[in-house]
Amino acid sequence: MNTGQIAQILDAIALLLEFKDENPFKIRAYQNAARAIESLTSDISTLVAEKKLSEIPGIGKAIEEKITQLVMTGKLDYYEELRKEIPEGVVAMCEIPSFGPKKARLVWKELGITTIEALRKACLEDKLSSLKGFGEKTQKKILQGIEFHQQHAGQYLLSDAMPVARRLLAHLKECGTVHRVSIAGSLRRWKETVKDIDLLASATDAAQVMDHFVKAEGVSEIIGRGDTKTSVRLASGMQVDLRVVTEAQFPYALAYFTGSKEHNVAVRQAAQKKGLKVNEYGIFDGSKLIECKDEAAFYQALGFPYIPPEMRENTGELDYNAIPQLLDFQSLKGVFHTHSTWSDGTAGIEAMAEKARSMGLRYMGLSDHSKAASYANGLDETRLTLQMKEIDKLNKKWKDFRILKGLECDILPNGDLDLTPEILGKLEFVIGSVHSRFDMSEKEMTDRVCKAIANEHFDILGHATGRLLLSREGYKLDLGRVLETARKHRKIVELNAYPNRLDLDWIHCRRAKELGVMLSINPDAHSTADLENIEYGVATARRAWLEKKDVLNTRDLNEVLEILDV
DNA sequence: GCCGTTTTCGGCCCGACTGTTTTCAGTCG
Repeated sequence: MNTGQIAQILDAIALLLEFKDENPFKIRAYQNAARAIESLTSDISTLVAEKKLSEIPGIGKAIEEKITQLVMTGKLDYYEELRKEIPEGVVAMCEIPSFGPKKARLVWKELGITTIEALRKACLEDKLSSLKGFGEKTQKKILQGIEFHQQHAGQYLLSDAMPVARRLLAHLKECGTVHRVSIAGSLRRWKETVKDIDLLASATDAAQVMDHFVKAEGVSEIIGRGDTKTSVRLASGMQVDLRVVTEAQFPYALAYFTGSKEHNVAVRQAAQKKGLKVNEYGIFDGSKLIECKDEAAFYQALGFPYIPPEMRENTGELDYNAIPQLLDFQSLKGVFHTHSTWSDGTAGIEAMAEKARSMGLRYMGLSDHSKAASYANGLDETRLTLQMKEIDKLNKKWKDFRILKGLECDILPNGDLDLTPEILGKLEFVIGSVHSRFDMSEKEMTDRVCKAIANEHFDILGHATGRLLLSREGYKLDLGRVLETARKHRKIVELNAYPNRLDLDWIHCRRAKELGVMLSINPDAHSTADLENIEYGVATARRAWLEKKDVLNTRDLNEVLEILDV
């Protein structure tokens, strides 16, 4: 059992305790413990063996015992007992936005509703209005929430699927008869959410590979098994499809199964014009196979340069004469948008900086929350001044690395920035973000954001739309006007790389590039591990066809300071 | 349930917002 799974169970316990109307601080203790486990860097089984868990802040004797049982046996009696008390479907109702455990318990106890579908029916039949605290608007909101939930059911975040896929890939490589293996499908294109994992392997003995595959850790059910394809479901509910082809077929199959469907259709049409036929088994001139040893040869045979998987969405990649030189992970020289324990981060400034430095980065822009974000322990002018002093002290430590002084400053509902111009003027950069009043009309919200962008102390627009993938729509915003305003004032827009944000999305990042608006790939890191989120930001940037020149933090420190007008 | 101690209990972040009801409960960040 890994730290992520343990954290998930601790969070699940917290939710179940909410159903039971437990002491809110006890609930928070479990949530805090989950966060503490999540951001662990040392090995959990070692900590358990050495009985050192309770030395971690947020974990005491009781939770230490529970984690120990989980690590030793893979099970937790306390959790199993709690789960028996509340039907699974009632717990699942909490996935509906604005519908929490209190409401779920009420409809269960009073109306006997135990599934989301039954809840939907009850709303349509106006059965909830009899309950205390439920009115017409609530029912309407629940229906909207259910619709949103169903649209996204069965989808997973890129960041949840990618580590699983990589683990399965490593497992497949251990099989002796496998030649080549690859992730395929939307996951290989780094789409922000995926509905399953597609894997492709080449081997002489397909049956042997599939036998090996279904024995992988986490496989809970074999959904289907044929000569070339096996589908399994993992304990997490995620579906994984493995296709096995011959070594000679691999390049064609990889192109075919990577998609997108639209890209494939366009490729086949282009081939047809050249008198060629393309399918997952080859490129054919009449009945003659055109041999390709890899995907680069595949595209070359059709008269195209190699097209990176992230670009294969049929948005012009086949018309492009010169495919852009996409940036990659190594292109980044530094990062902006990081948090520390000064606000709601889990690591100190120095630990964050050391981690960034160990990743080969040369600078890190620290930007804790401002005071309006009180829930996140945001900084006021006094604490920010103290923080700047600490940064000055820390910066003496390195010759090859620098922490930049910044702030993730709330954009207040009237478009003003949260702290005084005097203090903002002392910073090296300011990220402006919306964290409140998401319900404004599109015009109001756009006015608010554009006013902030025009502020002389404003540098970077943080998570422009506020969307949370699979859980919340962004607020209403005229992105066209926002990007135009950013262009006019020569301000930067963030590509927030936090995996449930990826905001701006790739489509609007590409639009920003076309408008000449510079982007910055920011991890929005609340822990040292979060710094690695830039991988997802880089992938999204590649989907948006971004090149090094389009991105602020591909530049050396000197150039960055010049752009930021420091 | 954790933590610190004025150490075996009491405090732990709390304001904004919504939809309800007319003073509050639930949800969210």
